[in-house]
Amino acid sequence: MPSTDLTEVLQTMPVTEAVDTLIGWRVSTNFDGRRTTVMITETEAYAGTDDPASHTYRGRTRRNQAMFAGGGTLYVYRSYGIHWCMNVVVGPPGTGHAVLLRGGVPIVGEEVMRVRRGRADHLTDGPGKLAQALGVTGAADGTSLIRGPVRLVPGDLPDRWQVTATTRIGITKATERRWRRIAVPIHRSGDTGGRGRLRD
DNA sequence: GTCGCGATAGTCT
DNA sequence: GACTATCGCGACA
Repeated sequence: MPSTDLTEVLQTMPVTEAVDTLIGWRVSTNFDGRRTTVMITETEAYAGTDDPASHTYRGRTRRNQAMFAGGGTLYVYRSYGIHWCMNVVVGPPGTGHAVLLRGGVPIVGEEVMRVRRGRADHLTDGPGKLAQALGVTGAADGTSLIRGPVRLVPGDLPDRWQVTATTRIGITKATERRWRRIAVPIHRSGDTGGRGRLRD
């Protein structure tokens, strides 16, 4: 898919559809010549001024301006004063909709991720961990997901993975909306419990 | 495996 | 001054 079309797709797709579509896509970063890629396995939708749980519910602020920049933009914010979290902005400029990337599976650069995380396990199974493993910080807030250091690449889940819809996590408002998606490998008999790890 | 809890600082009221 | 789109660790099963 040409990149101009990708921007078009992200700017016209409803956020409630993007939360499904982005599952299985890849996020690839290149910082200081170190490339890392994950497959997205967990997402949450935040629907702008219609959504009390969204950072953009009360309109534009200094923090959330990237979320109003239009589909194809990366929105990065600091969570709990400690962690960075990444969002794919969706919809036309000014609408303030985005999909939070909550988790993924390492595809490329797993060793780099271990170094950045300072540990060998739980590399990308949470929004703060995912951003840290990919080397994403507030410096990348507002950059293009088509041309910037953090890029989005369409893709599909492998066979034998399935997606479930649940309520969102860690929020206190509009908790009834089932706007979270999580993909897990389907258990095969004889499988001793690998974490759904993939090869290149 | 699950549960509880403290750390920590930017953002908004 | 209060709240937070989280994480890691230790306790327990």
